[in-house]
Amino acid sequence: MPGEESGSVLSSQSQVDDEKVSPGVCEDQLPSGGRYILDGLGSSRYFMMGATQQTHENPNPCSFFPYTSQTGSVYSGSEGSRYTTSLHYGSVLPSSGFCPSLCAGRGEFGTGYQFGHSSGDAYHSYQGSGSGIGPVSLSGVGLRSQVYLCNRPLWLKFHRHQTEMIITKQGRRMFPFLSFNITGLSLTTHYNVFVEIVLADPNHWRFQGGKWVTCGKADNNMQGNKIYMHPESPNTGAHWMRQEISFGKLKLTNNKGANANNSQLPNVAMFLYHKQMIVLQSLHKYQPRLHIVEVPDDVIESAGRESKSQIFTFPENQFIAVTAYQNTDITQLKIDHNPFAKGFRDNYDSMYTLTERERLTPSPNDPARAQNIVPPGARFAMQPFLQETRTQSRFYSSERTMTQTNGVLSPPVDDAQRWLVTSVQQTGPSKLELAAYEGDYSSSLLPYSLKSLPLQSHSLSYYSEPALASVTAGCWGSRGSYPRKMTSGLPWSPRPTDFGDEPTSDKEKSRDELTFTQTAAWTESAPALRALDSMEPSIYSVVCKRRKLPHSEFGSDDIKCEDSENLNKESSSSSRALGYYAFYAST
DNA sequence: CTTTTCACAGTCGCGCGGATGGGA
DNA sequence: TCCCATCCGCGCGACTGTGAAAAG
Repeated sequence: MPGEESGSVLSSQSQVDDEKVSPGVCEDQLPSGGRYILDGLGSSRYFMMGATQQTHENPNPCSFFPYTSQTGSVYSGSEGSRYTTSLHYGSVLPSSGFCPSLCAGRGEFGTGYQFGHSSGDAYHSYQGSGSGIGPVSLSGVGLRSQVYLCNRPLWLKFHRHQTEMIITKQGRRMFPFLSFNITGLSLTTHYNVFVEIVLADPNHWRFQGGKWVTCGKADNNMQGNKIYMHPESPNTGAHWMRQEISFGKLKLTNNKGANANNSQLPNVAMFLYHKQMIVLQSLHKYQPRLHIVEVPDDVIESAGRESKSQIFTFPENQFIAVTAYQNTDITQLKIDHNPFAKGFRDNYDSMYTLTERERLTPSPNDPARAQNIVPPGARFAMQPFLQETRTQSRFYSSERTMTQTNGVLSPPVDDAQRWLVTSVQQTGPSKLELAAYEGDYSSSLLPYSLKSLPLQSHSLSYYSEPALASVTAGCWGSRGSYPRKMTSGLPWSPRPTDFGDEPTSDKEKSRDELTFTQTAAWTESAPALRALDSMEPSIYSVVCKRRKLPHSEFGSDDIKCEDSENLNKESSSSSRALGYYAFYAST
């Protein structure tokens, strides 16, 4: 894969780091050889990370808690014994509504938790994540709480190049943002859901020679808020499970005084403050974690009782905080996928001037037209360049065809894809060994099943473009970040699986196609369909990304240009997003 | 030299107000 | 004629990455 090659240097570095820092999968659950195994991205990635069933009663929570520093970094010690813990199932969070100690920062926060895998080496920290299948009793026997990272494929795209997140004084939103689906909660029990961002490793990082390298020790004395409470907290389990939970408005800042005013507020009010920002430090690697904390209905009665809490960690959510992007690959990914950066996308319309007739005919789903997008001997004399970049395509496979794009516009395909899902148990390591880096996108490699879900029609208005609709589904999800235009809930009842011609069974599919397919898991079908119908000609057009470079240098590597194939690949994939899929644990 | 800050241009969604059309 | 609902256009604010300047 060109993309893989282009990112190999960085990836290998990242791989090493991740191996050292944030192993995400139990070693005995995945075979060696899988590139991402060391990257902490094993097959468990579609899952909540490691639900342990332990429910330690901890007389001295602090003794369990690996965060001994005031800063509450995730890594715990000199031996690198553990960094992030995949899932920490605890039951010792003081229960009086939302734990007030949270307001005091991570150090105190942590005291309320215990970690199921607090002992052992770093890999054990993630052991629980390996299966991710184990039922977790959150508020009662038999309940299974599971968390799915909705936009995981997009996260993986960034993770491949080492995700960077801009931090600014006024606060910058994350992109991709965190978006989860939760299942297995008690319908009537109230929960607080919040995200905490903790140091992922004890290093200070710098971008040198085109890759991220460690550079001294992290400053773990950083003060500031590390928690973002979901604005809808607290709420019932039914509410949280109704649809995806997005943290699109979560902002990152390097301004330590960003929440100074908030600190004057009562604790609970502070966490409900919708403009809360998380204070991070530039050039440090962080790991977001999702917390689900049960809120007793009767605070007074339960004052002496313990709250139940869970922490979910997805290694692919790791990122390095920066004040300016270092890796141009990351920049390009952000531009490609973040709708707010649309202005930086150079598409066909801006690159070339087409006559109206050229623009309007043939129709967007006409293959002939699509083939005309990049005329031979393209203007700008870019043909050689296009060819070159096609082979170098970092993000997309070059194998996709226009017919796919067209095909998916046809209703029968839509219907078929709407029910994409397979329920294939992992048969053995050999299959995994065959899986390349993203091969585990294939559901056939997952130890759990995929099931379709009823279509959702809540807004994804930021993604009118079908490609974006697919790629970023879940990014600008329905909840939190942008107003929901549909209030009806998402029934989580599983639907019968009817598997059509699905990509998971097509070994010829590129990994990115699979990526998109998986992205589709949380895509809203209706908007995507509409978008396809009203697809602008430009969506089929060449996308050339110029990078700080005079025209005289056209053709150099400084210009990243992706042809219509790639773009339509996205469109095609987006069409696959017409289905609304869910992953669920096989039991 | 590296990192951070800031102004900038571009895109988008939202909200407001005016225009329009239908019904009482 | 009046009232109400809907549609449309415009302005504003939020948000983005860029690139130069400032800071360390």
